[in-house]
Amino acid sequence: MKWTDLKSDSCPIARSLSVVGDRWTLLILRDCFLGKTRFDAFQQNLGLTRHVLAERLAKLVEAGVLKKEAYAKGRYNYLLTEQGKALAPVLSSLFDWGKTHVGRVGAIA
Amino acid sequence: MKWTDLKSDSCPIARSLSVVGDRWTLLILRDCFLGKTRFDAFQQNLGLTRHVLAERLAKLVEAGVLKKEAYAKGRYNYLLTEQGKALAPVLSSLFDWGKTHVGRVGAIA
DNA sequence: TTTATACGTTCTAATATGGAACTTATTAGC
DNA sequence: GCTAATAAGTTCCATATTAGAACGTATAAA
Repeated sequence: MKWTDLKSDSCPIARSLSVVGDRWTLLILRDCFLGKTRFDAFQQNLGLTRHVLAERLAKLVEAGVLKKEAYAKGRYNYLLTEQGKALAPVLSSLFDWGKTHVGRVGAIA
Repeated sequence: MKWTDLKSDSCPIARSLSVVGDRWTLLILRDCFLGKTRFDAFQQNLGLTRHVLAERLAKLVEAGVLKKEAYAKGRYNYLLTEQGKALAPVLSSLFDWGKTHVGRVGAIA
């Protein structure tokens, strides 16, 4: 199987990962759940490149996980759709697992 | 933030993704939950390159998610640890979301 | 004693990501 | 109205990751 063929896989886990399995995507969605909605907010908070961020947001909108809504001319809010909100259990379980099983390595503060 | 610095992040979701957020990793773990234990079994079932598979397995063992157990000389079983088994809710929620919200695009069969 | 199986490693090519500068339009301050 | 700052990207080149295939080495099976 190729990574790009996951979307047509018979396994629902594989199909989920075809949407949210790319680098940074789940962290972008975490920020959405935390109330962030803007391009620059994601970029500054996560520190990924603008190039990659633009590609990920477009893919998430295309997949129906986020919707892109203009709040002024040329300015947009990226908002979770119902389908996006349904990802809450995924982030929640990642939160629980990380909290319990992954220690903070080499933390500065 | 750099992708490689996630492991020291204060957010448990980010730390989880530092372990399971790389391409293929969650699919390897899915196969573990389905009872697969061997290098070639993962490789043949997933179709990722042997190179990447070797790197992912080593990282998962290093992280304590899998343990590598010899069943014969030079032959190994990769088995979920307790920490690895604790990822069940993550895969379960990805399964549920994919089943409900991600249609099978361009499926052959 | 061949042949097949298992578990990688190594190599080159293709793809993805990082990092910074540049665009275009909008909004805020003076 | 003019200038600077903000917002949302795009573009370019360098670096890193992944893909694809062959090769290596040891064990197990026929």
